[in-house]
Amino acid sequence: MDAQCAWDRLTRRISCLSSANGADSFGQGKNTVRMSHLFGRTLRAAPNDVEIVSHQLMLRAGMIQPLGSGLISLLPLGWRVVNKVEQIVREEMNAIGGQELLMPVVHPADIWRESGRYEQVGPEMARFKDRADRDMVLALTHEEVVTDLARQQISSYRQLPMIVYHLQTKFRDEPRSRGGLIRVREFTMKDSYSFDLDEDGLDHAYRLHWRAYDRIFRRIGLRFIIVGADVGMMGGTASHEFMAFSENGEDTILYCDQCGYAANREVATFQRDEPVHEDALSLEEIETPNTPTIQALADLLGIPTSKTAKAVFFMGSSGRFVFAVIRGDLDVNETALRNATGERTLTPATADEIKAIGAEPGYGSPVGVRDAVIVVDESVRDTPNLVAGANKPGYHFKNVNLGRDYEADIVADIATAEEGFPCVDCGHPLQVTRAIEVGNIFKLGTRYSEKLGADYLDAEGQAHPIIMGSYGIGPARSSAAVVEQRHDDKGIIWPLSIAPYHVSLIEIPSPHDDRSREIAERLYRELEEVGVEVLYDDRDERPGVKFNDADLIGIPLRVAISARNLANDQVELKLRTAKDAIFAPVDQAVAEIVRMLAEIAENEAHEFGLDVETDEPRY
RNA sequence: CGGGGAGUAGCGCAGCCCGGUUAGCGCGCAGCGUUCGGGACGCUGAGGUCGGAGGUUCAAAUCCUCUCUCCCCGACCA
Repeated sequence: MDAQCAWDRLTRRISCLSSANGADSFGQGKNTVRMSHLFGRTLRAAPNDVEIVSHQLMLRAGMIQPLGSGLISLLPLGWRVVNKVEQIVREEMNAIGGQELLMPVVHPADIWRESGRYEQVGPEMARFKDRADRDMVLALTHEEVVTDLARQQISSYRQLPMIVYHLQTKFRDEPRSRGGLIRVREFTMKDSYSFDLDEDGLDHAYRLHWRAYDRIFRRIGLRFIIVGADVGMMGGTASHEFMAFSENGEDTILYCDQCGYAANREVATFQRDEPVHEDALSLEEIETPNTPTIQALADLLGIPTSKTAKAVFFMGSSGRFVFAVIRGDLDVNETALRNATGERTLTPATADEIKAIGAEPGYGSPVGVRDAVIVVDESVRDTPNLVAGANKPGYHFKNVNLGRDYEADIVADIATAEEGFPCVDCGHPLQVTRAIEVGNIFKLGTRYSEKLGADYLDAEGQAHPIIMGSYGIGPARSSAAVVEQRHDDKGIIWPLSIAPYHVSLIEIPSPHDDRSREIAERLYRELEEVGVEVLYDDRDERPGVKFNDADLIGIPLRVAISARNLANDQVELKLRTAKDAIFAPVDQAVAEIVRMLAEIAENEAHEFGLDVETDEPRY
């Protein structure tokens, strides 16, 4: 073993013995594989009931295999993709000073009791007892454990700031998993945590993550948008989500292409109408048969829906009845309502519950109800003389006015933003799109450090809770999002950066002529030597089968060796994205392949915007 | 949890309504032969507790009851 080889082994680059260790008899090279021995077969058709494109294609390409609902095995091809995403994540996390570690998946319940989430979190957390009858849980996330680590490891302001991260399994018993890798119950997440002295430090760590995430998602070829988001069960003061555009996404995003405003629909706001100035008219009960809906009411009276008030009823998790009132042309945003009331969850009230507070389904208004938290949207505050229910079937009140006819417990912005509504920042009409959440960043503050007692001592010897942030990425989900965005009718179109292999080497067999096989074998070894990742289709299949599989799997560069081209001493090279192939002399094939790969990488860097500065975080 | 759909060979499906030979078809798989640049062809063959349990019946993939699982929509969800 020469010095270079020894150094390579030390730096874990390669095993210097690989060609002699018999791996090839299993079809596996250093960074290559023979399709004849590839674990995972391609399917001509996906199961009928699989509907999401990424799910179909990854199934057909032999990248994944389902085990149960929301439980999916990654086969070698799929795992290589996800692993590459994870490596990119590692690189970018290390680049912002993140230190990788690993925390357990199984946690003692006590640590979750300390944060208060053992009781707070519902059935999505898997709970069990160990043999000593101790309560245990499977990790939904790792704030508790990392905070426990911090209280042991961090004691002085001199140690801060710090960022740690890991790639670890999470289990969330989702009420409903769906869509292949997009929504599963068990998955690996990269989660990182920042520890800082103060808000400024947290802000810095937050911005670092913002930029790192921006780079990560660009590098894997995603088209995405960064949006303001709800802090949800995490608690904390700010949150953004990285959303990959996809019709199959589960989130709805509103954005402004004029000024760049973007937000998850849950928290999106818009420019509210100017208050209407009008003298309050006297309250009047009118008969309005068969008008349980706002539309029916407006039609009957010949008025716009914006002159009506809509009542929406919920039961809060605290047991309070939440009575939301909004102008008839708008809809209540449940997340906003939840945040306004401080309720953890809201569920639609039943007819009995509605009647119990003195209201009437279909004809409800806050006038005369009792034992309810009245939440009034700004639109209702700012619009006098609305038509609202009379709390008896078939009757409404005209000229209902806040403050005169009823009082509000809370006045807030609880309206849902819709496509076309004026942007809150610039007034331009908002656009709407569906998206997949591939990453999120949270400013946690002291939510966990206070509960668990993770303090540091400042220069004066005073103890302060550590200021924390929490940041997640789902590598497998991100891979599926890439497939959603990059495919055609033939299959997946991976970017080179995360393709399972760089090159699909196809040998086209000829009867009575072993030359194509010989050349292909030689090229295979030479490419392996220079470090090109090759998926070598050495199967005894017809050309069409091989071409179709290569397209389906989505390898960026296809190299075909056939008697036909060898007659001219040529091999055929074709980009997955190109319509036509080009040809190169056999003896220059390796050099040409390497050159083309470099060119693909360069084009991708340009296409993905890696050669331009990342936008400044704006929030 | 609510609504809908589906479990029959590795994959895709038919058969079930109207019970009755040895449960079929295509793809895939194994062997042989012919083919050989965009999912070839012939012959031979292997492969199935018809998701599970119970019931009705002389007889159940098929009818009844219960149950499990998966998929889709909704509720839910960092």
